Amino acid sequence: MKGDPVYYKHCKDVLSRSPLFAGLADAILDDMLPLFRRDTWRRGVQLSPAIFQERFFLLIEGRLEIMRINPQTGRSITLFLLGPGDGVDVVTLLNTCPHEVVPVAIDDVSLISVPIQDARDWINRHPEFNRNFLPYLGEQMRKIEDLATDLALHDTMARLARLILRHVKPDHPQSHQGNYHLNLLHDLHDESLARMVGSVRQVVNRHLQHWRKRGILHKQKFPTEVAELETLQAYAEDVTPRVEKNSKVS
Amino acid sequence: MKGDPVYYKHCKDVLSRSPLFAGLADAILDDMLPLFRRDTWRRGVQLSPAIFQERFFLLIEGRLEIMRINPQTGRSITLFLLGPGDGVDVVTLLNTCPHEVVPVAIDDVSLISVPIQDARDWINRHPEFNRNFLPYLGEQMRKIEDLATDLALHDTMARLARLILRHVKPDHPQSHQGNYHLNLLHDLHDESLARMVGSVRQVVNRHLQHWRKRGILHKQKFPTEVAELETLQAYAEDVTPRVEKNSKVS
DNA sequence: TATTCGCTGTCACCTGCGTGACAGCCACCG
DNA sequence: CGGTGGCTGTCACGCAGGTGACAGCGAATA
Repeated sequence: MKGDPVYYKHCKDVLSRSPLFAGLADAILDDMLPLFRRDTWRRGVQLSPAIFQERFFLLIEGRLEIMRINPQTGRSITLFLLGPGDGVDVVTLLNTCPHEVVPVAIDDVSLISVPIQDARDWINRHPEFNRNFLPYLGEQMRKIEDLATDLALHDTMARLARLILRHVKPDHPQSHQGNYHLNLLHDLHDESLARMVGSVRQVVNRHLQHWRKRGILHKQKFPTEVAELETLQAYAEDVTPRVEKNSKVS
Repeated sequence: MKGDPVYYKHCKDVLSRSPLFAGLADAILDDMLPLFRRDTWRRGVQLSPAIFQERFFLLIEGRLEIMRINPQTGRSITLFLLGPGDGVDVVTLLNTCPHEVVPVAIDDVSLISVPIQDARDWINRHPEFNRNFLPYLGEQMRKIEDLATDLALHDTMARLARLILRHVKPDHPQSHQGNYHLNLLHDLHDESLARMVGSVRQVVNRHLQHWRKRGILHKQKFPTEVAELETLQAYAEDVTPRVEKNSKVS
């Protein structure tokens, strides 16, 4: 960490634009970063929940899935999809009970970490940090509430539509060719998407196919893009769009 | 509030034993309570989500369900079951976006409330409060994580078993007659239980009946009690207990 | 005492979706 | 180059569980 000024600079860049640290005095990051060490996980690795009892991580590059598994059935669900600037498993900062949650690296990821107690102490020493921390916690909280709600109240198709809609880039709505681009989702394989909506690969694939057939989604080269935002919104509300029958005939 | 010293005393009693305020200096409550006014909601009332944009509530007596509804289908899910001493919809304290969540009074409830901005200001003025607030947030967060996980990974029977197990009184395991008592759940009707596990009345009733037939649950007079804790634990893990066939024959 | 109301206990029906299985495709590697 | 491994695209099957419906019951109301 200290030995690599380029990476240090990079971390500061990422973090100062992240919701956890944006707008905080530069000095705060300089006070904090030296406590951390650098970590790297290869794409696909799946670590033990125990790790979060020992260290707290900040994600710098790549994406991370925070997952739960039912050992009896082997099924799993993704609670959070994290990107650069996110804190990993912030819940463990709040109280000390163990947390049965496994991190899975979607890409090669790079992170920085501290012993968890050091992180807690640092937060206590820096009450200004709460100005960012509390809203961030609220954000996370709403995300799982939404997940739980979706699982209970919507069928798989609506859940998938809602997942996609939540990830449409809010800022640059029109990317190239008038299509909507998907932030963290665009290149995930069906299996990962399935874990995020609490279903299975085959079902997710069926729905994607359904939408691609009628031009609601495009799959050009790698990324999937959204062509008809409003139609997808209808699916998200459990209403099969009225166009349905027509295009089915054609 | 100020006009009723008995109720004031009662509030202090309840709150000083609640996770949000336990262990804090007495002066803190005396500094805070005068800001609040008293509210009462009759059993069964269902208020609008908008209310949480205006005031923050602390629950003093009775139980409250925090619910979400799918307007298309009419189905609903309970995100939180709150009791005396709980904060109502703490998420709205953390950031300012609206929160689509409706409170339903299970009993006649009494609460106290302040304008939401006053609550936020108060928290900023009292950093000591974070010693209780942050762990409480963590607790709430884990609860919805568990809900989401259960919905995605377990069938209705296991979900119901897990719901019950989470509410078995942890302290006095053996209440009268060697049965385990259920804290907030004991007298809820099937409909409410169904909302808590994301299913419907009929299904919940079928499972309860199933367990009562083989003596795993007792329904004496009003409350339901748990007779065989371990058997229920097996159901919670998606394993049908081996005793099953035997008792089915008898 | 009759009437209504809210809740329980059950059933028969139907469907969403999870399961297993397999063929096709592309990329990477020896 | 051929083989292997990871991912997609599809299908047929089976069942958990959601839906609607109705009878019974105890408590409250009139």
